[in-house]
Amino acid sequence: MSLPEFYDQDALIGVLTTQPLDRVLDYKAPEGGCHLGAFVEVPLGPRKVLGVVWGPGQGGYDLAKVRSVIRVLDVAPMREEMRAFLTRAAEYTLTPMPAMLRLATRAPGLGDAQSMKKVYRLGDGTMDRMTAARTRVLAVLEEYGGLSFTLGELAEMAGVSPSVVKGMVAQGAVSEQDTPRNTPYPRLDPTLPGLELTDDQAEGANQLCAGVAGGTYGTTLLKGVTGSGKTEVYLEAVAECLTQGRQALVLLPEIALTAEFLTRVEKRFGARPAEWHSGVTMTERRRCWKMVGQGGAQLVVGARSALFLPFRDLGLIVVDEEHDTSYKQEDGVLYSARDMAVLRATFCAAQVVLASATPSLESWANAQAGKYTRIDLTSRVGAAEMPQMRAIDMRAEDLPGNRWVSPTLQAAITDRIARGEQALLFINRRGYAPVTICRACGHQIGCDHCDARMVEHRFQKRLVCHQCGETKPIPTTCPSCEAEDRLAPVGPGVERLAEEVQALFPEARMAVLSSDLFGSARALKAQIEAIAGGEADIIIGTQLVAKGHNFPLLTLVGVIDADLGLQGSDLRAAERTFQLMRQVAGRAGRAERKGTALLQTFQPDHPVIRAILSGDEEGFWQAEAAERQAAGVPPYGRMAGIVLSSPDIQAVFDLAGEMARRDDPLRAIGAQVFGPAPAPIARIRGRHRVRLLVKADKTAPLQAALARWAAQFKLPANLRLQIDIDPQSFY
DNA sequence: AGCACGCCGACT
DNA sequence: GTCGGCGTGCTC
Repeated sequence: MSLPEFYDQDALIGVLTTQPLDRVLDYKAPEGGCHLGAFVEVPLGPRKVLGVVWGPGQGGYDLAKVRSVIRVLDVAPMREEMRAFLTRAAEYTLTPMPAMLRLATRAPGLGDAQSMKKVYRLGDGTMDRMTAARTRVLAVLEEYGGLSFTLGELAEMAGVSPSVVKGMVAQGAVSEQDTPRNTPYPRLDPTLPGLELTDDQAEGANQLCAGVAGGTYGTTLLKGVTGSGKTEVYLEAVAECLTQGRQALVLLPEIALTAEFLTRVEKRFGARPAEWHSGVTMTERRRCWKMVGQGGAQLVVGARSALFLPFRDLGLIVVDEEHDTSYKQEDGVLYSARDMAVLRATFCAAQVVLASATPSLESWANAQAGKYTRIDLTSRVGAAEMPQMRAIDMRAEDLPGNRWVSPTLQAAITDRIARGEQALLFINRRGYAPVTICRACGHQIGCDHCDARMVEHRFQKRLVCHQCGETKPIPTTCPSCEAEDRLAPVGPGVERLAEEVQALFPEARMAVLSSDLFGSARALKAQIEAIAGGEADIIIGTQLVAKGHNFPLLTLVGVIDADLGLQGSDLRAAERTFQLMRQVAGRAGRAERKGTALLQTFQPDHPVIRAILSGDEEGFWQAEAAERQAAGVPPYGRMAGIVLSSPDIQAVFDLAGEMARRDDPLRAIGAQVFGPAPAPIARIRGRHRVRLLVKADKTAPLQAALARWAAQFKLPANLRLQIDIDPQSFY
């Protein structure tokens, strides 16, 4: 392997900065020169900013104005493959390069000199006299051999005050040393034995390992029903990757899942891996970023942004729950972590494992087309089987208004409680009631800044806007007609369902799991563990419960409103509902007991509901794929969403109209523009939003055409234009 | 992104 | 007469 290109002092070089200037700026190489890819600090106007040496200078800028790089930062230079990845990702998502670089440098204090901390270990001096406290300190140090501790750690473990340790340092019995604060993560041992694998699992694991051992790019869709042990299978691939001496990355869709996963990794490999997500402290983030670059971290477990860490030799990326919609979201940059994982892997000869019980149609289609390998884990571990699924036809149930638990479902719950088993009721709506309406005038309370209705959260005693987070107290008079005490909650939320269930089963122990009811991931984890241990009879939850938590005593899942996701004309509505219902249903009967899933629906004959009940996944996908193919929509066609937003409603509609008319660059590639139409939420935080939709052939050069098209228009001040390639939802 | 420069309304 | 509103433009 050759060293990256070197630029001598004062050579003209191009530096990409994190400032939103859409081009590389020329600088003079610093004293001592610098390598291509070096992280540098450069002067920009009155400020100093972070940048990366991106290549030779362009020239063409007044040489007298070219300034020198201030210094080269003490971090591993950005590798060629990382630069290529960022460039391609920027092209694909139509993101300016500086924004891409910001994603890749999301660690605080990158430029800081290596900070030091004091650590304590066994010294060789002797002490004037022994005390009980001193004996305990020595015992701890001896027990852990050569390991060293911080002052606080050592004092706590020995049960002494820090001054005892300090006293021992003074006499040389304990030695005090400075050590870099960013220390490597403990080594993971891939040779430790994993869990016993079933034949099914072992075969899948072998296939994945063979791919990893090959040392080339490849993507595998690992499809396994809930409870089939997907995690154990891909951990074997991680083990193989570590054995090869390469790094691995496991992406999880939700922070709440990491704690449980880290424990699993620790059991499997004997130590905890590096962790990267928004809940990690600044110091830990910096450590992770630096260690990943130096090879001091073998495995990273994290959120989607971990894809932009400076891995030295990434050999495997696992995207767990790959169908999860939270992989596609705005971190300022709109990207799909699933697609970016595949892209990154192509640049570093890594394997990608997309794991899911209910894959996205995109991944299913890629496997069908032979682009991905597909591994199916068909049997559940132990005696567990997929739950029996039945519809409860709500048209035939005699249910009064403001009640949501049908008599049939109620009877089933009674039955489980009598047997000492657990029941889970799923409702995909946070809060108490989604709508608050005035019985006098029909007014619905909306958010002042968004075109969205405010959701009553009785637990917080406030109305909350789920778009912008704005809250206000629950009023007693109607803001429209000023009638007193005529406001009424309409429709169910998780809190209201809990109220109903408590009334129906006053003796039962009930647990409510909703993301907004927990202050921290730790509190949530504790609650989940308590439930798994049997400390609840009835669990009531939102989307949160669909995601991978394991409740051994659970044998009944009741879906309160299976029709909810089917409304609206969203292209992926059917797919989403299908995935969510199967995920939720998969929570039942994971251990030795047989599970049942009951779906309350007003449309038991809807094709999606029927597909869920029959369990004919391939049939569902084939039908869904055929429909998408006929309509020329993803994954068989390409789409882009364009959202214009501004506080000035006239300005957005004017520009959107003009953009729809002047569509020559798009027509040139055979693409069509739809709209403008008000965006699904026409106003958010006081900004009016208008949406255009562009649809093109699968093979059309969409990004280039969009760029040419958008460049034709001058944006008025305060108007933002956002292009979303492969949007996940559109109405 | 910042931060300057620059052209029009209410103040000592 | 000036202080300051934030609209437009520049940063190697």
